[in-house]
Amino acid sequence: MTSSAVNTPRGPVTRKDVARYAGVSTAVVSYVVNGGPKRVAPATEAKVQDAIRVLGYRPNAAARALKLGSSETIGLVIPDNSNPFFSLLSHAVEDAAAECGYALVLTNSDGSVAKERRHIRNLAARQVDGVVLASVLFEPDLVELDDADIPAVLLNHGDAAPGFSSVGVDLAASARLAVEHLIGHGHTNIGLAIGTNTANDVDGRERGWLQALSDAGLLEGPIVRGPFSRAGGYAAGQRLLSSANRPTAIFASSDMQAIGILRAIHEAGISVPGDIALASFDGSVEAEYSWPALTTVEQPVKAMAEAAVSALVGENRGKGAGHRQFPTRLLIRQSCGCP
Amino acid sequence: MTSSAVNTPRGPVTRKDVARYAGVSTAVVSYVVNGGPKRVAPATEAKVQDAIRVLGYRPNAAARALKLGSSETIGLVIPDNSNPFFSLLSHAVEDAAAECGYALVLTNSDGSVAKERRHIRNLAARQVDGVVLASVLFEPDLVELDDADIPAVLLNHGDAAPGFSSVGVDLAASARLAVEHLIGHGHTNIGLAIGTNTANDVDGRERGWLQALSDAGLLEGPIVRGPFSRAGGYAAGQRLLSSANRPTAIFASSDMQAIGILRAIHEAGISVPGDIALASFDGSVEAEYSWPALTTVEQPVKAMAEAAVSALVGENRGKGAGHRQFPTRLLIRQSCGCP
DNA sequence: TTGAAAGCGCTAACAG
DNA sequence: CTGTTAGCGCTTTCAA
Repeated sequence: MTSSAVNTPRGPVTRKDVARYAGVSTAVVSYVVNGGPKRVAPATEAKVQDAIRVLGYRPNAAARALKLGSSETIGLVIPDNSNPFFSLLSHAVEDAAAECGYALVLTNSDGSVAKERRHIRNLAARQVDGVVLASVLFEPDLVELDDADIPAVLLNHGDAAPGFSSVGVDLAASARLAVEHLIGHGHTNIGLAIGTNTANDVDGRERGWLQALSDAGLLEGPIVRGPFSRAGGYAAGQRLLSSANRPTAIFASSDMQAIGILRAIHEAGISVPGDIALASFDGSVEAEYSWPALTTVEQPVKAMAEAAVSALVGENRGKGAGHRQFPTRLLIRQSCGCP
Repeated sequence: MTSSAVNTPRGPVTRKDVARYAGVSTAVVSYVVNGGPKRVAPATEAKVQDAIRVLGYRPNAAARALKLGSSETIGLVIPDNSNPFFSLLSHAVEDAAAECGYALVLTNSDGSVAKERRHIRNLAARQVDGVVLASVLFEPDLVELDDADIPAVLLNHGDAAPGFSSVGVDLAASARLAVEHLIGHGHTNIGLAIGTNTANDVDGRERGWLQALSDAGLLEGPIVRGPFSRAGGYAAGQRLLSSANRPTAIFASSDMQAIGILRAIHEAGISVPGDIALASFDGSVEAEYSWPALTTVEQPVKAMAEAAVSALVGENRGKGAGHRQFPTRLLIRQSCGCP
């Protein structure tokens, strides 16, 4: 019967148990576990490591959090994790957080301002060390976080907002990328399917579409507004198809909408890109597997997620309430008319 | 200048501050905040509520967790949150957890056993009150959780496993539903695109496919194995199309694979369901917007998520290590040949 | 109905 | 190099 036959105290093994087993003080156990702040003699360290292994000790995170005032956790608030774009974002944020030893608390606001507020409040109470927020608002209310001294960063944000730290892409420039490509295919009547949001100013993608059109001396095409979803796109597609001057090309403000538009177009027996060309926004995998595959503006999700997390937990935690803008690129596939 | 002009002590407001402000003891504050365990005189309660509001007090979750031994948090480990099926699941689990006042810590194993283990270990250290696990294994290693006394439930699980608490659907019966429908359309050569998993026994969906075939006196169609992804389905589709006896119908073990198959079929200029019919599994929204829309077996994601969470946090927390099986239904759309 | 006080497990300053 | 110890903010028993 070896020493490992010690009757493992069912239930929590504490630092004290380890100390007793190793014949040292609890402080030493801390030093070993955390690699500091004091050095420990190799022999002692070995004994402690042994005790930890034998006893199956795992530090109590709650106690640690209480003591340090940090839970090594960050919160994420997104509109809807079942939307492919956001689920990709969540995954990326989780990866980035895990990379730094942080866990991710995920919450969905389902597009509701009230729910978003409730989640933020809840995260603040849970002493998360930071929150990544893909808000439904352009300037969300962050007081709860502010006076708990929890930094926040707005993810998927269109533009700099005073007093906020944010990361996103240049929506207007990105939209122009797509629309200009469509123009390059010879289209002169380019419609827009734009997502509705709670922000009060006009979406950058709408501005970009308009700019590309006017820069090319083109008339403003038909425009339809609706939810950022497949169903929203479907409805938008139907309306665009039956509009008086039916466009020969459409720019959709999200891949989801484009997917819906595609359905509407297929149902109408119209061909893409033959009769109507299509380009969209996000660069989600789903856009690669639609038929035809969607030409879309890719957002650098991974890079943005990493930037967001590092704004929260790096040495520059909470610093620089600026806006970090990431470059996008046009993923050219078939829906635009390219071979 | 009203009483709210008190200089809000920047930084954490503690229970003590509230007590002092309200002129009561800290215990009373607790009673008020938690609605017990003692009753408080209405007048006192009002004073305390007031102090809480004025001071902007929010209980420190870490301290509470330390004291109570519960973090009011549950952990979720899934293979990949960017897979639509799992992202829907995550959302549902988050909803169910939030419903009970629990927060959700999300982690992705990315199909790696090592990563799954690491996440489980980490969640255990964080004193989560339970973990929902969509494992890559049929019988994952849960010792870390066991000896931290943390209940776990296997989600999206195919079958009862001794000693585990699990919830899922009857994969074989569900697959039969789809395959029989295909047979009803007159198909006699029905292929299978099945996802590979780390479990060592054969996937229920494969058994169901086989059963349906043999029950109908049909020969076993071609079978292709690959990842549960769009890309995996695409490759599977290509192989199925070029197989010696090309099937006239295919059953795919997930919507993602079916989407990939659809691409392969389209690229080959073959028509669905005209030349090849298709049915799949999961019932994700994406399957509703493919072209043609996919006939698919719907999994009751919401119900399963709720069952999983309530097995963890209800009064029957950790009890009954049984398997709860949920009914599926066939969502009939166009890919199978129905009008 | 209210208050005092003992810890929950951990970290780190301080003392040896 | 190692040990002692004072709390972190909270809950809850026990006493008033």
